This record gives sequence, C-alpha cells and structure tokens, in this order.
Amino acid sequence: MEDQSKHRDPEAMAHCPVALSLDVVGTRSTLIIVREAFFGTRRFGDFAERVGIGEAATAARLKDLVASGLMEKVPYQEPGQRKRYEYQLTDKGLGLFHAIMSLRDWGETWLSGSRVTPWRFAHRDCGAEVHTVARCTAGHDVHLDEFTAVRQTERPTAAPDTHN
Amino acid sequence: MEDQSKHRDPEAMAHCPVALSLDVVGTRSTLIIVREAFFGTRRFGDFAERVGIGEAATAARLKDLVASGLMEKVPYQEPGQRKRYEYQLTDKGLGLFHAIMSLRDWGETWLSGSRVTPWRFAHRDCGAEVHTVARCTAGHDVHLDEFTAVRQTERPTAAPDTHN
DNA sequence: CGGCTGACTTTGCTGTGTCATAGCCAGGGC
DNA sequence: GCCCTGGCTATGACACAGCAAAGTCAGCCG
Repeated sequence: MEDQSKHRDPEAMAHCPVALSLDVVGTRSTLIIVREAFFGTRRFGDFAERVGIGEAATAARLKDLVASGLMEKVPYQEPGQRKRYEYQLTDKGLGLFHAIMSLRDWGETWLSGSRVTPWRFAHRDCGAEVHTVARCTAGHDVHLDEFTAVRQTERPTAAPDTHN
Repeated sequence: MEDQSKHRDPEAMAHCPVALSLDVVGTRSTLIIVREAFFGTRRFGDFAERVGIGEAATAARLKDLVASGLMEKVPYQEPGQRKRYEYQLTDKGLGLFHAIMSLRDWGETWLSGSRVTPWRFAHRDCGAEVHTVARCTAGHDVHLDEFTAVRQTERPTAAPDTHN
C-alpha cells in the first residue's frame, strides 16, 4: 500500500520549508501577533487588545513566539513604574515581512472588496507603498504564468518539466 | 480621535487583509494543499497521499478551497476509466504564489538548516530560481530596514466610517 | 453480475486553540 | 501596610482540525 516510496516521500514533506514555516507560524493568531509587532505594538496588554484574542491566548502565543526565536522579551521601565518586559521582533521575526505583505496583498486583491485597508507599508525613503513581487536570481520579474515548479526528487509529477 | 496606543478597533481588525486571508488559508493543511497544487497535483488521492493528511481531512479542505474559490473541480476522463473530477487552482488560488514563496524563503532561511529543499520554483524563461522581494510602487527595492508601517485608523476620505 | 477502484462520507475519538472568568504576583503610590 | 495596575497563570468549557477505520457509491472490466 504505502510501499511506493516514489509516490510518497514523508522525508521530502518534512523538509518542505513551507511546512516547516507553518509549524511555527501556522495559526491565525500567531501571524496576526507578528503583524501587530510590525506596527510597533510591544506590550502584552496591547497585543491582547489589538489582536482581539484573550489574554490567555496572547500569553500562550507570545511564549511560543519567544520560544521559536521570532520575538524576544526586552526589559523596559517607565518613570514611576516598575521594570517590565516588552516584546520585540528579532531578525527572524522581521524576516516574515514578505510573507505578511504577500498575504496582505492577496487579501486586498481577492477578499477585501471595496473596503479600505486600515494600514499599509511605505518605503521609508520615498513614501510609496510596498508590495511583494517575484523575481528570479537572474533579475527578471516573474509573473504568475512565468514560473515552473520543479520537484527535486526523481519525481516529475508536476509542471510539464521534461528536465531537458 | 482615539489615542493610538490605547486603541481597539474591531472594525479595523476585521478589515485587515492579513486576517481576512488567514480566515481562508489560516490552517496548515489548507496552504500545504495549495502548495501541492502548484506542483501539479490534481487528484484527490494524490493530495491525501502527498500532503500527508487523511482522506477525511483532505476532502474537507478541498471542499473548503472550492467553496472559497481558490480551486475548482474540473471533469476529466482517462481511457478505460469513468469520468472523474480533478482540482485545479483558480486565478485566486494562483494569487497565493507570492505568499507561499515567501513562506518557503523564510523557512529555508531560518528553519531548514542544512537540509536541501526538495523542490523549487524556476523562472520559465531563464531557469533561474525565483524568490519574493519587496518593492515600492516607485520601483525601488525595499529592504527589511527600509519600510515604515502606517496605521490608517483615521479612516481616509475614500471610506467614511459608515458603510454607505 | 459481481468485483474492483477511486473518490469520497461517516463515525468516534483526541489534541489544540480560544474564551470567559478568576486568581496570583511584583512593586510603586498612598 | 495596603491598594492598585500591568502582566501574566489557572480552570473549565467548547469548537474544530485531525486520525483511523469502516461504509458508500459510480461505473469500467472480466
């Protein structure tokens, strides 16, 4: 039955970076917390409030994010207050910028209808809005109908790839 | 109107395209099925086998994907077989290309260690590997430290706070 | 006709994410 | 010393994704 390892390669699946990523940021609230962090939210209470999940869920997600290295707890102290901790994105967390922008672009294009996005990303130098695009290492822009998916196992299932 | 640091706007949250997107593709298996579809997988059994979730979950996810317009059932018939249906990505589903590639890039950079990715996307014309980059509408490449996040909570003129 | 195959559906159970509510704790202010 | 606030932690309930195993169903094939 599952003898046909050519057909099914659990190892390959486990190695798939998309699946690996989704193991870390695969839940709705996790990604929304990261998105909030991109907008400068840093404190526990603000996350809980703005993300719209309860405090228990917020604490659990933030703990996960710190554990997986996307955010870190940084001490801060306001005058007349005791020392507390705020949550900041690490470089690893910042690396999700493209993914979050891509999801935003997709949602804006296909889901939001005529509604106006309540926030946007701007290029710091020129102020113009930022989007994701696909580009090949040779420097060409790659449109949706200009790519080929290549499985690097010996399985030529996918795109009409005659690998020659 | 409100102090931004203490601002809770469920409307704005609901309008957030990232959250909207995650309502549709917010589960691990949904996005992995879409990823599989990018590699040419079309038949029910192949999805179940390659995605690594059971048939019941596969059927449920595919049904969701068809319902939300990311995939469509297309009849096909192999010689000596009866008519069946295969699942194809619609334009809406294809639009997730950037998001999936961004997640792949991130997973590859931060999670996969030294392991080799079992598949890749190539530019059809030149064969070079494809990645996502951020670009502003003025045409500049935008690096991770060159963007500004702007909350548009003040509801710009195009969208008064009432949905009339 | 009856078996086989691909594509599901159904059933029963588990695990996880979330909620609501309540409680705990550290430390500055009174 | 006690209260108050921000930042969690604890508890019980619930919804839903997931699994495994079994059942359904259409139609080609022998």
